[in-house]
Amino acid sequence: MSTAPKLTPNQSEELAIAGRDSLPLVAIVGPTASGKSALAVSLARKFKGEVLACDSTQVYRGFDIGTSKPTLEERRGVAHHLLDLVDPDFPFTAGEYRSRAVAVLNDLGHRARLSILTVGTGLYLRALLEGLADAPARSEELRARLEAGANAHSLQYLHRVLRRLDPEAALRIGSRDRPKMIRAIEVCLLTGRPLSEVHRAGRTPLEGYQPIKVGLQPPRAALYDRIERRTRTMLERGWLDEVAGLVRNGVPQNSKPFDFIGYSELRAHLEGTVTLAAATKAIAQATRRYAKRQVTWFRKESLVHWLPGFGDDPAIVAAAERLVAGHLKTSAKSSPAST
RNA sequence: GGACGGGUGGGUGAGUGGCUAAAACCAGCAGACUGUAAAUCUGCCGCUCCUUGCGGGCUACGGAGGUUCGAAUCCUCCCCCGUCCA
Repeated sequence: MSTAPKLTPNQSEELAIAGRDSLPLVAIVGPTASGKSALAVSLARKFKGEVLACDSTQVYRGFDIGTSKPTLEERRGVAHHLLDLVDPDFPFTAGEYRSRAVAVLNDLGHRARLSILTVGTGLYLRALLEGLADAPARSEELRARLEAGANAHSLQYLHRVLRRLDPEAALRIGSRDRPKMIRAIEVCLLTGRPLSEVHRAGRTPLEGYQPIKVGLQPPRAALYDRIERRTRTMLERGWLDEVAGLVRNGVPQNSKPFDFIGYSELRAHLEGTVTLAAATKAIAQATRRYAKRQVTWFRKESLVHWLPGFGDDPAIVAAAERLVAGHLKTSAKSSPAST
């Protein structure tokens, strides 16, 4: 399964990153708890890299333990980017991520540092690498009106509207899929063109980077076991206090990160609706399902070098290092421009 | 010991004679997803056979027996659980 390329260690470390026409970019994909952060730090230390989070939840300030944001100790001196970008009430999006990530990528490129992404959110990676369609960002006012319409009538109302604006998209999007219907209608109204047409116009992929995708694929049972244990560890580290503190500090109850896995469950517990044991169980369960969705998504990702284990497993780290080293070497050769 | 109430598929729980392999929800499995994506949505979900069809067979509503053309649904006995009275 894992056929890592052979390469003598060490020779890879001093490979120059600056001065190429195409910069390498390591993307570590895998389900939660598969050890992406640990592997990223290992690779960063080995190859003079820095870590970029590619995770829709870790961009929120104050939501640390529950989103598995790497702690200072876990970062082991490696610089981390794209964490703590916004306050909890800010509606962060894939488009926003892309522009912020591109800026960081370019900065690291100039400083000849290897960019290493820890990818939990597949959509964000796709938005970054392949780009998004040339569609307008979300419009809160328009959405408010659409929501009102949906509430006044029914979800079927939204689907009828969509069918009129873009029959093709209406066929593709389920008549109960509220968020996707709203986005589709939003784009249609804002651009004056059907979403399907906007999509057909293509995307703007990231230029100047050559992604090296490394996938972590631990056995399902082992992953679920680790999720179970990690959930408990997070609680031991004071997750509940974190939630209580957020509530105390007046973070709006309806802000998005409160819907993330665990935060709603722990809030319910703080309100006395459920026992901590029940909440813990529910959290592990939700996390398992999330992991499954990630696996499903990443399976379709192209050109991933899959490694059959956890990112903190020395054997996996070694395999990943060989892989990255191999890519750095070959791309250095094929790249004529090096000072 | 007595009086009620109850035992339904992995869980909760509808269902009181045929339209019921048995609602709904949860869990589980699989999948989709181009700007809220840790979100959202979809399919499957007793076993089995094939010419994969609103197909066939088998098993199933605590247990055993009975009534009936037909029972998760009615009757009898037994077992178990809960509440109350002793």
